[in-house]
Amino acid sequence: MPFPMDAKAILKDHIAKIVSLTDEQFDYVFSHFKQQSYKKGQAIISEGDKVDCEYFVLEGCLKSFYINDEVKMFILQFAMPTWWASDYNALYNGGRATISVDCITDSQVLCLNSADREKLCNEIHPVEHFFRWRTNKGYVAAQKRLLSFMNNDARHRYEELMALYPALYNIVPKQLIAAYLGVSRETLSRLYNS
Amino acid sequence: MPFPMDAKAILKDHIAKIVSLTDEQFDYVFSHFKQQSYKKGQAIISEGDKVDCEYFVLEGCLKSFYINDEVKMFILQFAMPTWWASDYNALYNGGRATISVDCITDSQVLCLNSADREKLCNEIHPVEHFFRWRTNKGYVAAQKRLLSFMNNDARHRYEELMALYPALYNIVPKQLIAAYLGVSRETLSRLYNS
DNA sequence: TTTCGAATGTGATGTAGGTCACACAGCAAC
DNA sequence: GTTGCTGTGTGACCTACATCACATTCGAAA
Repeated sequence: MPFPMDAKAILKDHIAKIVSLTDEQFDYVFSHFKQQSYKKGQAIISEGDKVDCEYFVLEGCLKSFYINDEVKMFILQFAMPTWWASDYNALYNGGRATISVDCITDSQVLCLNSADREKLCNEIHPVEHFFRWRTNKGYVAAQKRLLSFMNNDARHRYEELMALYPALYNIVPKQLIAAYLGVSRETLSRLYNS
Repeated sequence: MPFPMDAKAILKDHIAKIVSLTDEQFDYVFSHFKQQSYKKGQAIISEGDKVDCEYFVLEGCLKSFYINDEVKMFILQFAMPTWWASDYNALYNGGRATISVDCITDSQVLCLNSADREKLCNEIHPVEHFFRWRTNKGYVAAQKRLLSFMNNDARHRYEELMALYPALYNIVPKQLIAAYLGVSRETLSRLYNS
């Protein structure tokens, strides 16, 4: 399958869960997205890049991550189909990327330019509503994860993650799961062998 | 000073930094806010409450926090003037509060009902834009804090916090700063005595 | 002024998880 | 096949921080 069944239908479905657009409106919105394929391991946003798009995942799996001075990686998010990813700080504040995004598996995405997003939000009120909803969801999720970090130990966070996204276990190397949980791969390995 | 100089002017200013509203529009928006005073230590949202408002701080300082089974407190946010606070998860998903909000000092706030917020967002496009912007800012901040948790030790996070909000040091008991940093009060105490 | 409670400091000790080291997979390219 | 590279397990340590216990300071109430 060279392409996901139907990029347009997937996005339409996703948006329709939150707001109602007429077919004309949606066609117009969709015309601003650009479909792209990436190979496993390929970078979408690298540290230092100018960031001007956000990415809607159609197929595959992305990660957004930060690498510190000791070259240690921390994963902010795994992005599965119908999730969005970007360096939102750079995207909104116009700076260079500090967060990188790349492909864990071969992936299909739709890119939306930031200027276009703002234009669409401006022109079509429900689109702005959609993006407010989406960002709000991200915000609540980030707060939850923050609390989990303060509250729970590594084993607890591991079990939480597996309960929430059991699919990850098979798709994602454990190294990356460790980088998401904020523990060393050694510790993670010891966690589920006991 | 029984009341902040002018609640209306403060909110107007705050919103005007992001979007332009006509005076009529703003008056209409403002008419949905309810001003309230709280005493130091007073609860605004308690665990288990039905949550239907968010709070804009005019004066004073609030905290939003979570208390776990071992009765240990974790602080999500200190809300200073012109900041917003609530249990956004409960507010948007209609559940009961798991996050509490109370007053660190005597405070003046403006309350906005969630139904009213949605109504205003619907009726006045720029208002929706404002709230998207605000939520986005919160989202980016939460992600930054997450990274800081994964990346930095307690001392680093402490210095980060003090650099960002030096005012906190004088206003807020160190216990609470510890609860924000996610360390014990003892550890925090040892941090800055060395 | 005294008294009481809350907030803070400080020592002794325990532990989760980090780091380093090395071994052993599995898979891709040749 | 063999060479590598990337992922994973496992042991021996080490360190940051938690916890418990008790001392001290400070502010508000009496």
